Amino acid sequence: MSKKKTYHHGDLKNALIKAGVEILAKDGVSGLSLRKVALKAGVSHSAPYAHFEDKQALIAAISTEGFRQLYERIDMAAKKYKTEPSRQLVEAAWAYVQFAMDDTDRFKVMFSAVLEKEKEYPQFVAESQRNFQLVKMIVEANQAAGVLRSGSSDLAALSAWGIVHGFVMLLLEGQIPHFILERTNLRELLEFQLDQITLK
Amino acid sequence: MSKKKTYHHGDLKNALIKAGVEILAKDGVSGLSLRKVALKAGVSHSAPYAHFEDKQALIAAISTEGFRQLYERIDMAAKKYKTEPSRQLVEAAWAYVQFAMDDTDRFKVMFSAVLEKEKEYPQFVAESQRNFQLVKMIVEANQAAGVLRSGSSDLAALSAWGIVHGFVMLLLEGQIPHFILERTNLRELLEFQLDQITLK
DNA sequence: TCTATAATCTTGACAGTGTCAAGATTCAAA
DNA sequence: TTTGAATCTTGACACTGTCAAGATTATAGA
Repeated sequence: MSKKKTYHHGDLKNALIKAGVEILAKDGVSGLSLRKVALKAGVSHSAPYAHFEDKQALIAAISTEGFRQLYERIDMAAKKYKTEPSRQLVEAAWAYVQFAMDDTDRFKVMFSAVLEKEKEYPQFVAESQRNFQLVKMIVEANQAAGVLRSGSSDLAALSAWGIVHGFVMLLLEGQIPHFILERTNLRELLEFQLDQITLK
Repeated sequence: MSKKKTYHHGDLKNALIKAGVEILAKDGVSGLSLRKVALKAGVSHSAPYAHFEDKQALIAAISTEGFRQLYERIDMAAKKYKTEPSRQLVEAAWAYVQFAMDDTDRFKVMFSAVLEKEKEYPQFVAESQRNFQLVKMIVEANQAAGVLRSGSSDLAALSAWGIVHGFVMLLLEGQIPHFILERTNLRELLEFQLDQITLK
């Protein structure tokens, strides 16, 4: 891990992604600039263009990395409770919520901005599909256990993801009425959400 | 409606909001600049500062106006089907989806960016609370009709909003797998989502 | 009506931004 | 060892949000 000051950085691409993640956490979405990222990586302001076509491409890479970590978190929770589908569902969702709370700005970036150019970033698409597959597996286990309604697991997975994602989004954007948050803690709120789609 | 070219604009504040909405629709979120808005309103680049503290304040105003229109749309649908709670729920949700599809960028702005400074824009808060109350009323009608689970209507309203909002967000961000979209149309997808929380 | 104060708008400037072109430096293959 | 490709720097450009100073107009008090 010795950083010699050579002309060629050696692993600039990853260093830029890492610097971007850090700046995102410290200065938020609006504070994320290519120049700051370059500076933090110890490189001149237009060095990033050797590795990323434009700012969007860097953001896509940061998002892709975010999906990779999100997958890890959900997968860990899912594996821990793989013998109890119902609990598994709640814990996986809870991992999702916690990821969003821990890394709010990155979470926001992952679900915004890039989007329409989606197709231009195949890695991003692949990684988010991988997440969907994971959700689908958890949902299928719950369908088999009679916890969730049977039927198309694709659509059921979409529902489950949607209800959790919607909850998180409203939470992050401050759209959940304050009196609700004061009265009920997050974990309970999440469980209440999931109860709505759960066959008791 | 005759626009004399006086030094004082007369109604610049509203003109700026309107120009902002138009630019948002044409150039997207990243194309929305204060200077472009000012130019479109036929005024110098720093005239907006007489009416808005900064860019965030303009965005807050645009969002507030957006919530006002969203309310109108949902309310119209709700009134039309007020004798059939179940149908009312679907149509209100459908109005929500359509608003997001018709005015994607504004919808995104409404649910992003501003947020943490929420408290600094009381009109914005008031308008979004008004929307929540509307959702709550619809949900209560559905609870009374046995369409939705009984229990805290606040939390039930949050669930309903969350599931629809999550669906829309995933849709807008291109996070819904393509094969699903190709196979099932939007209206059906939405109804499937709502079926998940509906007592058949 | 006249006047002073406030509101509104313009002009000019500043630092920061994304991006590109030209050139310097280094790596890697022939 | 040479040469072309990859990487990085330097310098420039137009555009951005924001502020300060001044011009213009509205408004309220005498």
